[in-house]
Amino acid sequence: MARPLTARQQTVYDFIVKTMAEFGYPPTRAEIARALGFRSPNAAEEHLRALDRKGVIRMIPGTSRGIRLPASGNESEPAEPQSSGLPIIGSVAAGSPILATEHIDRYCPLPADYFSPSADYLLRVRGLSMKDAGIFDGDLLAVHRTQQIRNGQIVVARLDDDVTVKRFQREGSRVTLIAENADFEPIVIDLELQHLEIEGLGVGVIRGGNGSGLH
Amino acid sequence: MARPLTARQQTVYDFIVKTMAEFGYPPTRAEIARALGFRSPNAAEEHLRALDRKGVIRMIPGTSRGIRLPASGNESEPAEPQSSGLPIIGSVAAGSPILATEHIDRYCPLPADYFSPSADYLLRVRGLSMKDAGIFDGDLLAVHRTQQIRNGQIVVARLDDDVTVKRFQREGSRVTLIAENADFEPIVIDLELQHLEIEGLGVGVIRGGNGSGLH
DNA sequence: ATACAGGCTGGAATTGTATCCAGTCATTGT
DNA sequence: ACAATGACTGGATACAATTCCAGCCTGTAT
Repeated sequence: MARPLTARQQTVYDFIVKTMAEFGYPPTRAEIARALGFRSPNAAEEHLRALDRKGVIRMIPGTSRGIRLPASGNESEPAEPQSSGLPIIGSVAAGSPILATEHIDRYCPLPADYFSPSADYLLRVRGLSMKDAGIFDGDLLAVHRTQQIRNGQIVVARLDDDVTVKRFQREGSRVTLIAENADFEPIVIDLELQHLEIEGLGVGVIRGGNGSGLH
Repeated sequence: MARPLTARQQTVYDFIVKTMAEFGYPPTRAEIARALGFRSPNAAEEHLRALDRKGVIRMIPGTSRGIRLPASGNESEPAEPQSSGLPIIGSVAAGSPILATEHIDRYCPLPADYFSPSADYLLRVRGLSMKDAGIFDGDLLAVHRTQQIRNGQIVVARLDDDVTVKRFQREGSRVTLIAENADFEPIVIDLELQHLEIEGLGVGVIRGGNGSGLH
């Protein structure tokens, strides 16, 4: 719909962009004229009209510095990686893999490497078994997928098709999953008798995302 | 010289920021007056002078819409409201506004409206006074700048130039700031005797960002 | 040749805006 | 009690800025 800008129009447009980046507001006709050597502000006005016709700027009539740059490519700041974000996992059905699509509630627009080690997904925690570790019902636990866990770290584990978040403690073949809440008993597992699947390591917590607020 | 902004000054400042984000240029005195209900553009002018004195904006004399935001690495593009992310505030020096540039540690690439009400900045919490509310030393508290607080909500308050996070309780002119930790005594303030500045409302918590990990 | 758009000068009307002055009212610090 | 400050109203003034009008060139399609 719009023909390409002429060389002169491009110069005017560039000056507008540069001015807005430098000062935080658009130039006046007189400022454009001064910068480009016009002796009349009307020359700038006509260029602005042309740029408006071609859709690269929008003029707001009767308004000083009333120039807007509509949906344009933002070139002042280094572009954000803008990955799709971390998937938020709601309830996990028995026996199905955690990252199955049907568990994905929504996405959290945070880069995976915001946490370290990097997060692979966010798990919505149910219950208060980790409240003394500051993980409450409804909180999102950032999880790094790994089987390498050291004692005392917080893990996402699967026990009999049940996904839980607990503190991990291992001595030989005996693993203890400790709740951070006096009301919950530790769970003791003998790896030679029972299977324990480690889904990942807790690397962060987010609370309050999307209306859940702070209680 | 840089005392914190008054509530009204904050309102004016917020309007300037909002206008620049929405339109790509700062408001005029008349526009500020219209938006905030002043009958005289002079009321806006005086607020701008106060904001300039306190360093949060800079005025360019004789220039229409001559308002700059020197603090944030603000960009002119209205393209995406959530481009740069939320500023992370480290320690706040006595008597200076929270969002002063020198307090900004880094940015968290999360859109403000991920939380609701939307977050304006993230405050790094020091100490364990809110541990029973799941807010630990080093956690980031997402803060929505407002003075409208209901009983039981978690607030960021300034008492004698000291910034603290507590649960808010008000009965008449007596405000109680309650720590969520049995080791800390509640702080009782009589608003008629002592000044209490409410900096904002806690709307979220983030833990584990960048190497701090989970303990 | 003629028409038409781009790119200007020069001037001028009109409105937008910044900025000053003189007050009022309430709060706070001395 | 007094001065200082914040938060305004109301009016006024001068400059800043948009916008219109009448032209003058120079190409380039018709």
